[in-house]
Amino acid sequence: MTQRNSRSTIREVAREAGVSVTTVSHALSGKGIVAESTRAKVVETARRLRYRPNAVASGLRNNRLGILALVLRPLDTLESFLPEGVDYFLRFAGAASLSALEHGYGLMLLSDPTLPDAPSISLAADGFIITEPVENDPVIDLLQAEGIPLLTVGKDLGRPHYDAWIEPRTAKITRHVLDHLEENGAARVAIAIGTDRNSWNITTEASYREWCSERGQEPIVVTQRETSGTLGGRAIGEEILSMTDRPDAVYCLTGRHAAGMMARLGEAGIASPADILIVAGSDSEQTRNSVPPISAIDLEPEVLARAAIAALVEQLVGIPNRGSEAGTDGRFIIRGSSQR
Amino acid sequence: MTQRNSRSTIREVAREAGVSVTTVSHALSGKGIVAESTRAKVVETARRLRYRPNAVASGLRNNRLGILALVLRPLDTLESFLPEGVDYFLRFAGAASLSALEHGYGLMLLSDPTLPDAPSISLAADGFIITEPVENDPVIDLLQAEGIPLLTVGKDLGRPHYDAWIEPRTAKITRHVLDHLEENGAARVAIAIGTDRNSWNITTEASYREWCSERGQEPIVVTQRETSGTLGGRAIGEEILSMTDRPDAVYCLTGRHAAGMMARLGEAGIASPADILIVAGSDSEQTRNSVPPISAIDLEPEVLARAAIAALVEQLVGIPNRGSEAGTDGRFIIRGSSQR
DNA sequence: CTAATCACCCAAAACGTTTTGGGCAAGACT
DNA sequence: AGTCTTGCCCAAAACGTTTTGGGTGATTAG
Repeated sequence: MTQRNSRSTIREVAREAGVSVTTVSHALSGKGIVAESTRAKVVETARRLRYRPNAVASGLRNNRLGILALVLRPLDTLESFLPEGVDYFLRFAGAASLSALEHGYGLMLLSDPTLPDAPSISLAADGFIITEPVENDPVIDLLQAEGIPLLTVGKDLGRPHYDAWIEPRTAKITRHVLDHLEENGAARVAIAIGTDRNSWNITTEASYREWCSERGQEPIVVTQRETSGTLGGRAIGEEILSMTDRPDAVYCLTGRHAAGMMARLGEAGIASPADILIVAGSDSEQTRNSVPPISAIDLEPEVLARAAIAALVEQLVGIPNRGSEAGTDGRFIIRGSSQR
Repeated sequence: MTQRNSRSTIREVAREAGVSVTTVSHALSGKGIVAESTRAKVVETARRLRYRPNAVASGLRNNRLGILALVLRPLDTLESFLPEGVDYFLRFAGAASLSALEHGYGLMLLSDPTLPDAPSISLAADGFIITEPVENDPVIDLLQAEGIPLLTVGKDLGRPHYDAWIEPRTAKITRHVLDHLEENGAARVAIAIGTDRNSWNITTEASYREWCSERGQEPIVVTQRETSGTLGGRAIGEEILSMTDRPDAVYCLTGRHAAGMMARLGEAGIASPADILIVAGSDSEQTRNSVPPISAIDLEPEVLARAAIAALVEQLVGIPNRGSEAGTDGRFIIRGSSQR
């Protein structure tokens, strides 16, 4: 057994400094009233003994461990952290970690804590970030039942009155993309969205329909499971090929779908950008590597992650969150697939 | 203040079931001897009260929190989790998280815990994974002083007798690459390595020199800071251009360097693969996206991460680690830059 | 001169577990 | 008959903090 030798305790510091543990605690935390001379003495002996308060003990006492948890919901439906096509989430996780550290918290990556074999430490986190919850997400039910603060990235549409969320300005982004396609000569714009009932899919569709009705265009909506990857993208291409009145532009939410679709259409002689304009709703390796490279929205997960952590930390110190759209409209990266 | 209402405690379960807390503890953990009838009764009331043991309290008592920490050392020298060029680390982190969860642990991403403002929770982890430690890494000193188990990915070369490490078969990989270059017609092979004194750089250089001496080739070693990115790669190109007896192949450890170098050489009229063969030691977006795409080693961080977590968990249950090369030789992805 | 305030300090309780060191019957051996 | 196991159970201690609720003695106010 690895012996964890001799981490010194507050009691030892107290004995060594000739004061009570109360005084040590006060001296180090700056809470009670303690004479400057004794405070100095305590600080000095603490330093000498290399004393560091035991975070678990103080966590137990304070009911505050100093850990935030991050649950990337869409990954719970994938079979694993795929190396490709998930760079959005990995960037999010990295940025969230750093941001948490800056706020004095550690960040724990978790998968679905409702699973029976979830480590019991899961529920010991001080607060949770849940990205892209599904509608009426059971993870949220669990956390609420346990009284654990949480913040979602992307609204849970089944909880219209729940206010602890943050999300990009999806409606604005959608219009931005659609306008761009129109400006580049598109007359019939279709969208391809995922099947998860999350805010991104649903808000995008709603904005799209609104945009269409303003122009009297008949909406064309194709859906495809987000997990289906480039193969699913090919299926979207298939569906578009079969349409009698084919669209001349597609806004495809996931990058892998966009790449697969473009490949399939290309095989059928429909080239981009000549015959069809394509924009992807999230940037990924596939959109960057396609020929031509596919225009995409970089959702700037770093910005979202920082905002999410900041909001959660605020909630933890007692400032209630009010649902808000984070300071990102995405960065629209215009590449070859949508310009002519 | 968010009120964390009414998580039920073991005491409540005991009262409700009409037994002592000892018995509840034993019944649920399966440790002591308890009559089957009372065990059933306890389990039932625990379920009814939705009792979940408080991980912090049991962590305090057991000196085992159920959290592992991951410190990606090379990122501590970067300014932040860069979105590009660090996909190796992000893949590592993702795979490590999942692997930890499978072993019943949470995984915390940390940066350098020796920093004065590191959250105190940092040292509460049950064990640490340190990737690519620098020589005589102070993080290792700290963890050893605190008696916290750790495992490094890549040896700390300043600690030749320290056995808790794991790493890919760098020597074998190096020879594999060099042989490949030779087979494709290279007569003078150079290497470009980073300046960090970590196992990857140093072992690669040693293997390279050995390989050279076997052939009587004079070694050509260019060094460049890892953090310098594609710009540093251009500097490598510059250096190669200035050589009187120019190499006709370069094995460049980092992907960004390789891409920058190829770009610079191309500008000077030295094309790959016609005039110079190039292989990168780690695959990244830049190697995949260059024209021509650059051959690279995929170090399979997922494999390494799983092995690292497994070894650390073994250490935690008392099986000492013996330094070992993990089951990966890397996956050599041969692209256009190294074939003719 | 007494009472009240103040600055400083501390013992003990509490956080929710796990483990130690028994106690008490009932049955099994001398 | 008494003594030993054995099966089952429990009270209390312990993990290392923070906070509560005083307790001093010295200074100030009445």
